[in-house]
Amino acid sequence: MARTVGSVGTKTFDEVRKAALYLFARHGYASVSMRQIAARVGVQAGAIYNHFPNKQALLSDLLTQHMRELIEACEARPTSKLPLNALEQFVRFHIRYHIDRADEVFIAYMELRNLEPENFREVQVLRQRYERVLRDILRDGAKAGAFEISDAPVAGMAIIAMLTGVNTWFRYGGRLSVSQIEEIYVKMVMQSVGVFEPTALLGALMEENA
Amino acid sequence: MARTVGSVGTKTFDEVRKAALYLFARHGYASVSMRQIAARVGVQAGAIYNHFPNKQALLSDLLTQHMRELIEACEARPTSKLPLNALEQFVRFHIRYHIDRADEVFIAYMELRNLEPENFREVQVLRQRYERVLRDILRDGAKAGAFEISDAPVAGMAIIAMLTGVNTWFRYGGRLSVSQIEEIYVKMVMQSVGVFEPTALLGALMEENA
DNA sequence: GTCTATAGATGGATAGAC
DNA sequence: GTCTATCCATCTATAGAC
Repeated sequence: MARTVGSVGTKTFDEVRKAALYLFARHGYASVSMRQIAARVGVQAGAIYNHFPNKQALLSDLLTQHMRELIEACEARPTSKLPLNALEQFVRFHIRYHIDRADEVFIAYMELRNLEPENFREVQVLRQRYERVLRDILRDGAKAGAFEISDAPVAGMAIIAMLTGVNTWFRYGGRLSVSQIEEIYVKMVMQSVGVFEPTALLGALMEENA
Repeated sequence: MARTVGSVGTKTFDEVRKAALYLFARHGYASVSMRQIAARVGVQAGAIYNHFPNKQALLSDLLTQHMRELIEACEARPTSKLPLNALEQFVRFHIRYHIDRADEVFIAYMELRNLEPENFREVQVLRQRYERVLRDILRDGAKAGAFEISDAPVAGMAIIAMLTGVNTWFRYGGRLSVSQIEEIYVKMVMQSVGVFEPTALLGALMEENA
């Protein structure tokens, strides 16, 4: 879908993608002009049309490519057969990836509205494929009695939203390192599905009897 | 800030807000023209300028007004002194409110980028005031030993993100009622901070010893 | 307070030279 | 493959009649 004309692996092609990613993430697709993107690359606006047929195709390429890479990386993550460990591995992967690819993740959520129907559907299919990975872990874990959850689909959406939220507040150089943040989220997610360390028990029981 | 000219409580003023809210939520601020808003109200574009000085003021009014009403409603919610109950009450309030005001919530997150610096700051201050309510509940609860959390600020952001996420997938007429969804989120949030029902314990211990 | 009409700017996209 | 030049649509915002 991406390389439309005779431009395969051109330097400009990649630079246009990168500039568009940067600008879309900061100002939004609709607020960014082709001239701005071109200026950031150092070419004239007309030159972009040698690599993308129009602005919409540029956005669509960014989003579908992002989803494909996310799924590919997800499938390459370490996985355990034990639901408890599989969930922890998923959480670590998701947090890391969503911190590493902040701009891609951001526009993949914010710019869905600006995709034309066909492009929208393509991204949605990929997104659902990704979300299904977590839902299956939850379903299998619940069936095996490893998790205490009321509803696997909702739990999946809730966990994804919780984790992806890191994208909105995390900045490098803040109070916490990426590793620390990862640990905090792992613990919260595990607890949210009913997996906890013994120490957690005491406080709750004390509260219960207060 | 809102009523700029001599228009206090005009019918058109409210209808313009309503139309803009609807259109911004569906297509995005930058993609919606003053003409479209006017057409939805049934007036000409120029008429909008009798109520708002420009498009930016219209967006800003929608977002700050939403944040003010959110905070007002939040302060009017039932509250317990017991951290465990206070958290549950906050969760119920947040879920209900974010389902009831789906469009307002949506643009309050999506259109922040399109606010000019001063308007952006105003909304951010209000948002932080709201988020602080949850953070204080978590901090107090952790201090009292009611919650098992590693970091109150991150836990707060994680919970807010988890709950607000309902906005992206919930549709009336779906598989679950609002009440059912509320219960699922209450349970997940309580568990995420280490508060759980006894039954949850067994599964985890079994998994631990598997 | 709303209308019509329009100024003035900027947008996406194309044509044709090099 | 990039440039310059430009078409044409559309946008925000204003002016002045009613």
